Amino acid sequence: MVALTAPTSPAAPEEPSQAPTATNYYERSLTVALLRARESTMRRFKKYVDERDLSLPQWRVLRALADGEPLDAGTLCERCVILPPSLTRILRALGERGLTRQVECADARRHMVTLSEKGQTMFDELVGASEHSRREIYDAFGPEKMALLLDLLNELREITETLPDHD
Amino acid sequence: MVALTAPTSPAAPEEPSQAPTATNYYERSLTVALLRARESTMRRFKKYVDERDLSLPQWRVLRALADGEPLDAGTLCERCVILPPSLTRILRALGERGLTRQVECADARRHMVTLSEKGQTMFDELVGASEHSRREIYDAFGPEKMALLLDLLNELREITETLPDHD
DNA sequence: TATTGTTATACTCTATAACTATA
DNA sequence: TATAGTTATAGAGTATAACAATA
Repeated sequence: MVALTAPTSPAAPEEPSQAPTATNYYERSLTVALLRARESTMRRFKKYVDERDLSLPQWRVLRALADGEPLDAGTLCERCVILPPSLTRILRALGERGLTRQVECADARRHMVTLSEKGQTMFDELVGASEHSRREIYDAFGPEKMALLLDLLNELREITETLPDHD
Repeated sequence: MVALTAPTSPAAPEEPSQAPTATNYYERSLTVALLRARESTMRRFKKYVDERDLSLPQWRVLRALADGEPLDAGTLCERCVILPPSLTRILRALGERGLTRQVECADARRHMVTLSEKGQTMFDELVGASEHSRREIYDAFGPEKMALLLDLLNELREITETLPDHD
């Protein structure tokens, strides 16, 4: 995390505006800003997930599968930011609840899963139940800014993933 | 998390562009985008924290204190997105390592802490060591976009925090 | 032999409630 | 009586390594 702000020494001249001062240095940390923005928005949705006895990682898995096509464990790990051992447990729990079901795959090593009808229903219900909260944030922040923010976030991720591996 | 995309039904007409399709729906979830952007950037910094045997929450605490002024536990909890019981453990661990020290406070209930000289040194060293990685992301993404993203993230958080409490 | 997941294990954080000390 | 933290405790995720099955 962390060092995504200017160094402690005065900001280099070519780094425009927003130069951190003693009192807002912390606010200019990218990873902290990402964490706090996520916390403040997610807090308003967590109750809908809690009501259905889902953990947030479990919900991300349902959400990723709700796009339609079956996915394998590796893809789910990457998209949902979940480590393989955690995903194994999560897929077992979701499967036992009948929310997901396994799909055969030509490559028998792959664990392919898809949403069951029950899982799709739970997904739709949760999205519907939380729509008011989503809308509230969306309207307060502004649709254009929201679209811009999403684009910037996805672009940042894509760019960062293509950078050469850390030493 | 979660429902920060359009509902499953077709996007309302007043929600411009970026309407989620079957294949990118997941990508348009704000909380997921925040998580993934954080993961991809933090991954490049985690080694610097690991090398110093700090957890990410511990590092956030040092970072928050590096702004200079002593902070109480409640403020640290909020700024670092850490629950009180976790912070208690973290402050104990940092204190035992001599990275932070307690500061007296008029209100004896408050647990006020500040960075020790050793803590400040570790902070400076970590920021210096990771500067190359920070710069790499900063340059690849672009200084203007980075500043814009930070502003949007902080604004989103502030707006969300001022919304009426969830039902 | 390389790849995909699972199992094992230790540690940390999350989350809630109950408790202590101070105001 | 309200507030600020700590302690207690259960549960889930993080992370690494070792293992199994398949390609």
